[in-house]
Amino acid sequence: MAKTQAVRGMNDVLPSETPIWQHLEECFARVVKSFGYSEIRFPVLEQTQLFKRSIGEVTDIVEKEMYSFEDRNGDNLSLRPEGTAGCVRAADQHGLLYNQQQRLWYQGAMFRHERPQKGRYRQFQQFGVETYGMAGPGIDVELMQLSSALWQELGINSHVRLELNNIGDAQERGEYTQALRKFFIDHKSGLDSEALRRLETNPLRILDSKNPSLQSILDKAPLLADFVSDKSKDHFDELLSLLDVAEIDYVINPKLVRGLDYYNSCVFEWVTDALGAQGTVCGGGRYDGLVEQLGGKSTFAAGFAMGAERLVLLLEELTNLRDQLSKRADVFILVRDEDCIGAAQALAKNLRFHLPSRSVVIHYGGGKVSSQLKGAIAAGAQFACILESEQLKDSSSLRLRKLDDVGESTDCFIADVPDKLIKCLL
RNA sequence: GUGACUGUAGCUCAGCUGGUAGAGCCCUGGACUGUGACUCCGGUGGUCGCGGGUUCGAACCCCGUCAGUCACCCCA
Repeated sequence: MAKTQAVRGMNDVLPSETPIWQHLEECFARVVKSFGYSEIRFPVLEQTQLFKRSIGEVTDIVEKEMYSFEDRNGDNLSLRPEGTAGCVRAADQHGLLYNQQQRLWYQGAMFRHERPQKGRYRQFQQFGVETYGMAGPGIDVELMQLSSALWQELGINSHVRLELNNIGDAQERGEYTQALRKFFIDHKSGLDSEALRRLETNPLRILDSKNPSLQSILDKAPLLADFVSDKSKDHFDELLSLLDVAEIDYVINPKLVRGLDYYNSCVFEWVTDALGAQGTVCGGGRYDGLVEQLGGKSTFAAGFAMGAERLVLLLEELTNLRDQLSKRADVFILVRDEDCIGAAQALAKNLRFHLPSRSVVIHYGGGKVSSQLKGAIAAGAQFACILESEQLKDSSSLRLRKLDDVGESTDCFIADVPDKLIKCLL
């Protein structure tokens, strides 16, 4: 019988990769704490209706990417395809949004049934940040500063760039979409099949076309900027000047349109060229209408989410963190004779007590001392304690070997080992 | 969801026009001294992704299926 394998698009994170994940999680937690954000946790499963109402009925995500099913009660549930909807639901349900400001963060698995590719999986981890109750562009910029601080912390700031756009509110975008549709219908003869398809589904996307023969038409198309209200424009202009003060570089990308309906005003993405087609590492923006749309009180809101897998890929590609973090042991205890195991365990206990931040590993399973030494070096240990039955009985001592290029070794009373190692390792 | 390419030992890969499998690394034993990185010799390990078909005979050809990669699409 064939071995069972992981479900398509779900991937395992192996021990060689988990240190990078832990590093990423620690950095994120540190940055978010330094900005005064609080963690919120909410379920992986929600009513399907929640996602339909927030993300939008006709978006790709709800139309063809959700893991939806009926549970035993006949309720239609879905695995969350993103975090914002669940966060709003949880925060509003518990009164966190009533006449107050909130700065929240979360971390967790999201699910989308897409064709898997590197940097795009059906289960993927997101780190997200959501803020509520703040109207001005200051909070938008804070989100960008926060993400920027994380890139700094991770050492990838020179490999990502900030792109942003002002997409107006839902009504303005609706008017623009209508005008755009009308424009393209008038120029239907010049469109290719892909553009004709998008004319029905999402006319905004025609602007993205890479077909050079469409360029002359596209150049004449109406501009979103002309449909955006003055209020929205002022917000955006103010935001740009704050970004300048904050010394964060950005590119305005007029084609940047996010795939979720709830966004309005300023949206942004951090993108990289190092990951091929999956270049978006972080995306977000304002969604002032969503809380009310989901039955709450009208509340200003802005947030972003970043894809952990993509960040891990970036870190693996651009840094040598993997090697730096690969150490599994500081002290390795080798046993030449099986009857030394009790003494080895007693020594390990003592060392762990005296060196609580260090890792102490005992070799089990016998084998030559030379191959045990190899294992100790492979684990990154700096010291090996070699226990030998005879020496142990005769003098309560062991051989302490330094695992550097020189490899000098000395005899040492067991009772003195902690002191010696404390001197070297603390 | 569409298209292209790939799938052989734990890992990286050979395997010519079909004749039932190989290398390097890793692991392990020995030369070697009871204690590491070099050298040499030996050993473990594969129903060639899975299922059909063609053939006297399939890792190789055909069909299906699963998975991965890349692009489209979409997004984190």
